Amino acid sequence: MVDDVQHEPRACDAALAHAFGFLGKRWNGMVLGVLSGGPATFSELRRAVGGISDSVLSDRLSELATAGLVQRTVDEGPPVGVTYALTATGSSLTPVLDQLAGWAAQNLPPRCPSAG
Amino acid sequence: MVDDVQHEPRACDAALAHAFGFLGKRWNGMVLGVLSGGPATFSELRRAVGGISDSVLSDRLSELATAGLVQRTVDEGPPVGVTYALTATGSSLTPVLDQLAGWAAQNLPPRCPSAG
DNA sequence: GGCGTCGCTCTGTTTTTCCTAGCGACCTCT
DNA sequence: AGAGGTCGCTAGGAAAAACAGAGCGACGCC
Repeated sequence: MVDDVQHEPRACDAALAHAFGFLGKRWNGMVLGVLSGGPATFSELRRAVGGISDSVLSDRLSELATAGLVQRTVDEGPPVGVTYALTATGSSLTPVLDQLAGWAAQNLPPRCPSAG
Repeated sequence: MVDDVQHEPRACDAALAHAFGFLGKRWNGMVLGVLSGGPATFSELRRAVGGISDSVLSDRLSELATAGLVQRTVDEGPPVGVTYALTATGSSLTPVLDQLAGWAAQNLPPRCPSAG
């Protein structure tokens, strides 16, 4: 029974599957990446990710908020505003995202690596 | 130019964006995760990721192969077969995926963390 | 011969993502 | 004040992606 570990033909990590439950959606990874650089407003987010539409960003933000990764805060200053920021859970994803960015930087270089 | 770094309001890492170019697609992350555990055939992959359909898996595999992350090998033994495996580039993503799985395991456990 | 598997493609339907336009409230410029 | 811009967000319909399911040619099993 010691080699019981080999019975499974091959199974996908449930955790990984769970993670890609939202990372597998078109923009989620990117908004988390932007947010990992600090809190941002709706429009800042929109510009930062570039190419996302209002409706989709709104959806993703709600989703991420529901998942407990980002927190929506209403700033009641004179000019009312809304700020999105990572929660503790979301922040703990930052290093992973960072590592992923590093990997992409040196392994998917079909794009000019020195251009700006 | 030293403080030029602050001019950008907030921009998404190009590398991160590039990475999510395919990680942001529904199953890509998962098939890479399975493949990171070793080579697999079409049907093994299908079972491992669970829930994906043939057509989509076929698409993703082609995509990943084109991106240079996985390699398709035709085994010309008596029973012809096709095997998919990670390339060097794909393998280098494994630790990231691993870390992501670890993060998911302890941060998105709305699911029983000690059940099996 | 009948049946199942393998890798993969094709058709038609559902889900996701996208574009465009609009809302109320605020700010700025004139 | 008036005109016009930004802010956060929603609504409606179109395009694209993902889906289920059947099918193909070649193979092995009994």
